[in-house]
Amino acid sequence: MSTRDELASRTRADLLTAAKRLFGERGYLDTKVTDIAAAAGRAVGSFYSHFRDKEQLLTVLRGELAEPPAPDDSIRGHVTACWTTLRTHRPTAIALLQSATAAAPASGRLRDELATWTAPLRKHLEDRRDRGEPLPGDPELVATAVGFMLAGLNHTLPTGDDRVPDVVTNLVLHGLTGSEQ
Amino acid sequence: MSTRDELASRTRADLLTAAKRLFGERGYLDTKVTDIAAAAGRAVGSFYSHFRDKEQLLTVLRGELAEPPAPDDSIRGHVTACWTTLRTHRPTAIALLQSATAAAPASGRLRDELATWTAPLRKHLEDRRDRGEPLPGDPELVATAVGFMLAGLNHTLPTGDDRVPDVVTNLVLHGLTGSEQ
DNA sequence: TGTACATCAGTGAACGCGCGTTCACTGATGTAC
DNA sequence: TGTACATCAGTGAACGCGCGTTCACTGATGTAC
Repeated sequence: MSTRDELASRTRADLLTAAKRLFGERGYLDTKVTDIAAAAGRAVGSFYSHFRDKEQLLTVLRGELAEPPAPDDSIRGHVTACWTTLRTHRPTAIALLQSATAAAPASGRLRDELATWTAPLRKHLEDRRDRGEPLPGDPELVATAVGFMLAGLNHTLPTGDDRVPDVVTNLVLHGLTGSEQ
Repeated sequence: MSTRDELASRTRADLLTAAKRLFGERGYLDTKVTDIAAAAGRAVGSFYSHFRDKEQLLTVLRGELAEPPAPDDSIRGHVTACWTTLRTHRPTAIALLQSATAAAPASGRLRDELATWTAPLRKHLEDRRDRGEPLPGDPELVATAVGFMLAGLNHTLPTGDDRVPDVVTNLVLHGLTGSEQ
């Protein structure tokens, strides 16, 4: 790669890194394009030669979300995988949640975002249903509900607090009244 | 009440009604003060003689949230009560969720908002814990998780879809693998 | 290798739009006498 | 009851700020010969 290309991709990377840091600190909606450029130590113009706007940058970040690392095909596995993804990319996940939540309810953006994140769990639940095992309700609805728990807690809990996967898994596996494993 | 006072409180009520309609349609963040005044058929100035700004209007709306109507003290009761409140005041609940989600993660606003909504459930869970009954985790964490499910689904699902309380209650009571009642 | 020109990443002042907020004004309602 | 003045809800043009976006410019890197 030429020096010039290196410079460009370095700038791009710096902008993405700065954006993530700010999204994690102040949130997506309160972070201005100006802030991102400044935090990356670049001029505003630079931002626009790499991204169309803040929204497109977010799209790029979404693309960085690692596919859940093929867990064992169990509820605990899917919940943990989803949670790990959210935690690993916390700023991005927060930004996506904020952006989708801010959208008009009827637009379906929030629903779609959550459906994407919980797709593997939904498939797993569909399999269970197809095998005739009991479920509390429609797989998509249940998967989305679990997604909201995870996404909300990811936003709410500071990094370092990692009771979540167990709590959510136990809740989801056995309910409030069941055993704790 | 004098004619003048009637006029004022009529205007105030119209502004609140218009705000709720718009919050439900476009969401809180995309609704401008100008839009609210226009939708209520008033001039912008009118808005400011009744509310300090959009945020304070939201505070007023929060005050309108009926206290959950003293359900029977069971998990199903608390979940249903919370869901009913969210559904009855859907635009307000959506606005509060959007506003709190948009805040900086470290500010704790989202955590606090959800904690408020699920306070009765949390207390119920604490009682259970104190009686030595098994719980999947810390009552506050569990209550908040359930709150995220309800608040998220309230945003996502159009009015009229009311599978939620049963699905969530079954999920919460018996887990994914439990009976469906 | 050297020179002259082309390309292109990056710069940041400047522009313009959207929107929040103000405030001088209007006219209807309230009050004093 | 009538008149003269005070009060106050409502109005909307106007102001100003914040921010997104542009674009003429710089200087370093790439390329042609």
